[in-house]
Amino acid sequence: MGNMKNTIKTISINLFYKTGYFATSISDIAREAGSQKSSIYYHYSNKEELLFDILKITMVDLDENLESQIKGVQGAEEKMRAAIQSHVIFHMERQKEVIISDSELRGLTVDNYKNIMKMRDDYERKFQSLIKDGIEKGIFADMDFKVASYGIITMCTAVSIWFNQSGRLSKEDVAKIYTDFLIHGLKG
Amino acid sequence: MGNMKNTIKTISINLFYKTGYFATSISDIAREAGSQKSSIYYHYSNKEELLFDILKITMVDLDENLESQIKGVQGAEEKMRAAIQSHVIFHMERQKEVIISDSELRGLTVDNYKNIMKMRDDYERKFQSLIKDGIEKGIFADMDFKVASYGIITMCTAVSIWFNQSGRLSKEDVAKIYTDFLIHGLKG
DNA sequence: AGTTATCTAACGACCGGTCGTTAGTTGAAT
DNA sequence: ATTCAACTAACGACCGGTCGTTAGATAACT
Repeated sequence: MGNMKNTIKTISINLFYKTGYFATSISDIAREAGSQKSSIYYHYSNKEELLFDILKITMVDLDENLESQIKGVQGAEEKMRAAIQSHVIFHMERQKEVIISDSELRGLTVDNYKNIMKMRDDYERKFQSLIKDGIEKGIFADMDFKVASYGIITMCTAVSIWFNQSGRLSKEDVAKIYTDFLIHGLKG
Repeated sequence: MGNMKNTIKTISINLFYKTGYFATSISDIAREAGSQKSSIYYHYSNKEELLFDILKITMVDLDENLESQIKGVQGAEEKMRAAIQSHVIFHMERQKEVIISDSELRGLTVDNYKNIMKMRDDYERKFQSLIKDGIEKGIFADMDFKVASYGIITMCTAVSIWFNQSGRLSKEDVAKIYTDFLIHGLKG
């Protein structure tokens, strides 16, 4: 199994999270991996590919997580609750990767950037159609569903910044508070 | 007046916003300013001081903005509305600076970092006491006021990312949508 | 033997920052 | 009023160091 490749990826996630993509050198990664920096180029053809790999897997997992959590849930409000909860919990469980995803997009060249942005847009549109559906069914108040989606997603994404794994509140506590708060906002 | 110093700052804001702090070199700034990079060191003793200057002024302005907007407003709900509106509009008017403030803190050494974080904490605490006040007066639902403050602030901060000056909605439109949505969330 | 994985060594480019120097301006002493 | 020293603002050359990346040799496994 590609053990070294996985080591490199895990170390990179930690370093990119702690220090940032640009401030992390290939030498830094190699040092932590206990290898020479040239060895990294056997597994990844360049630094950007390493970043892209992290970002892409994170987005795929985030999307799969959403799909699996809302599948089979009945009712516009309940579906929205499931979506919010899935997003919030994912952002508490995968803090490092989602923070990298939000702050290191500048490290990507045009094609890779477009690739990630397309995945983001698709994901965002799923939230928008849930909101739209709730409005049409009269469960949510009439409002600009795009702005509502931006507000909800950005608020839920930011739990990755402030949530503390060993803090006062559990992931489920936070998810409950956020879900209730946002559903009230949507119902108006 | 220090015209060149101001030019350097304005150019830096644009470059840090567009390309990021680490990816922007002193040479880049000098080129855009039409000077030599060594000349920049007459006005700023190093690259970090330039970043710190931008971040500090932004935080001071943000805080002054909040204070002036809630001063004299009566009632917990109305005070909260004023606070949200002031935060949201500031983040639409000063998009570049607040995005730098949110993404380039890693460029600071410990002392400067602590300095900015203290200002952030103080600012955050003002929101928390407004929420606490509303809960105690029975105007807002009983909830974790700290989590509520994180949610509200992060959601409102993120308008800087998606808001488009020449888009469909005016700053006032967005502020109204956000304020109504969040007040409903708080009232529960 | 051949493939896979890692090593050593080096490359050119660029980085933030320093150096000594030079005009132009200011302001006090002569 | 003239001199002259101090200050402001900027110049261009240059430094040591680090960066991402490549080439070629070598070791380890199958």
